[in-house]
Amino acid sequence: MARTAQGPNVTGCCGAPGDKALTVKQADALATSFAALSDPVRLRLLSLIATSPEGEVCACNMVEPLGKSQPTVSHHLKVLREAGLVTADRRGIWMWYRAVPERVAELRAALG
Amino acid sequence: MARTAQGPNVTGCCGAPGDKALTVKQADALATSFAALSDPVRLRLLSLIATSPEGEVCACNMVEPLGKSQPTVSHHLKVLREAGLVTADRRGIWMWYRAVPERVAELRAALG
DNA sequence: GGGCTATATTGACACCTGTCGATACGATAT
DNA sequence: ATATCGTATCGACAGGTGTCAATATAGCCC
Repeated sequence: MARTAQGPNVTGCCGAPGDKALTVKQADALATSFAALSDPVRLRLLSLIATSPEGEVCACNMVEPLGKSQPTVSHHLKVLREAGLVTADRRGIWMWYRAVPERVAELRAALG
Repeated sequence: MARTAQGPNVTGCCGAPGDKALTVKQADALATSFAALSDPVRLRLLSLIATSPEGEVCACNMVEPLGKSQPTVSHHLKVLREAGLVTADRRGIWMWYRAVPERVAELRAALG
């Protein structure tokens, strides 16, 4: 609209955006992924898992260091799972969580 | 708690998290930054600006391609500004926005 | 089976967030 | 000064989100 000449002041504004920008679909998907990283508890959970020596952490070992209730931690782990950032598998009574580096790499790539 | 022997089943859970995880402060700061990227409108704004041929885009050229009202776009641009992801400078009547690649690189580094 | 433990789900609440219309602010031009 | 245009702020509303206590589910052991 401001790109075509109309009205008296055609003097200034013209910096047209390129056409390489994200599509609505791409933006929606990316936003959902970044939303999973937009909470400090989830970031600490993910870093706890990703930096663990064994590469996996039992859920029972994440409640106490986070200082949040068990339902809250479970909720955040579910969000991370649904975002594809971690995977979980049951082993007996316990749930073991692993990071998914490829998924993290995707988000990193979106920023580069 | 589950790491020390107590009760009958000491068989299993022991995957202790390492100590390299994010601190609460680091997680808070990162979460705020990622929150700025957790909205599709903001992602499209940022990509619109970052991929623009001139490296800057006038605010008046961002309202229409986003399909949102002018106050809404202004609000999102403010969030991006406060997150340090874009800078704005007035030039006459118009506001020109530029991306801040260093800030984006910081977030990318946090994922790597 | 019954009891126990770890995890997930539910329900409820306060708080935050995206959106828009209306309005105020800033700058230019007449 | 006044009109006009671009942008920012305000007020209000709907919907989303983090949190916890209570409860349910799933798996082990006796």
